[in-house]
Amino acid sequence: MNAPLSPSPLLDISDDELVTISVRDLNRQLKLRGLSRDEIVRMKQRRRTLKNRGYAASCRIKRIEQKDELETEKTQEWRDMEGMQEELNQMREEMSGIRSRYESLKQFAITNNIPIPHEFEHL
Amino acid sequence: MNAPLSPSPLLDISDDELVTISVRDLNRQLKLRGLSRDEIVRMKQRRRTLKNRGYAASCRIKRIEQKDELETEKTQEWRDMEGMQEELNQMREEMSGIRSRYESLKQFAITNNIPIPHEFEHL
DNA sequence: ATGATAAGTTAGCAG
DNA sequence: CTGCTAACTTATCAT
Repeated sequence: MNAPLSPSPLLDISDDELVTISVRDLNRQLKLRGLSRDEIVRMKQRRRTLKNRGYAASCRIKRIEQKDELETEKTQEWRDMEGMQEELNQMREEMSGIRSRYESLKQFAITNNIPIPHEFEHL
Repeated sequence: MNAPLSPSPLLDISDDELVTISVRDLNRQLKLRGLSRDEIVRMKQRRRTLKNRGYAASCRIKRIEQKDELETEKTQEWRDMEGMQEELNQMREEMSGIRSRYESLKQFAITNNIPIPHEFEHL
């Protein structure tokens, strides 16, 4: 007549084991050792709680990742904008350079009394 | 000899009142009616829990607002980038227009055998 | 049953 | 003590 090794068999299963074991195996074990209806319910509930703990953790992690993602995108967009701004400034300079050359060329014509077609006169 | 209106006086205070009342007033009330040490501790704890419930709510709201803020900023930056992109495209067109006019003007000179200073020759 | 998420509770840090 | 926040628990909803 073996006395049970623990007062309430299976109550000493670790959280990690309990949350990992399959439902099928858990039921097998519960039936195998004679647990009362009440003990079974409590064990199932413990398992559910442990599962929920994991879900909550995933949920938190997900939230943090999404926030990081947003911040990263924001930073990237900020960089992109800086690049564009620079490009715009460069182009503005280039533009004013070309304009002044064009004007100089026209001025050269005027100074030297060289008639040019009208379509070249404005800008 | 008035029997107390409730078995444990002050245990019927509403959550809203308890969380609103000042510590000073709460202590006054606790002392005024003769609550046991244990009842006082439990009442204080209930107050703390109610406060915490509020803090938790604020915390969640804050988190959501910050996320919304990030998303709004991202959207705004996206709009700004679109504007800049458009500006860049416009400028590119304008640039190519001016370049071609400049080239035409030079071509006109060449066609008509008008000598122009060298500095106008390359773009 | 499983997974996700909002709301509430608890633990612990900071002021 | 007050306020905040991470982790945990509980209640619900969807699959």
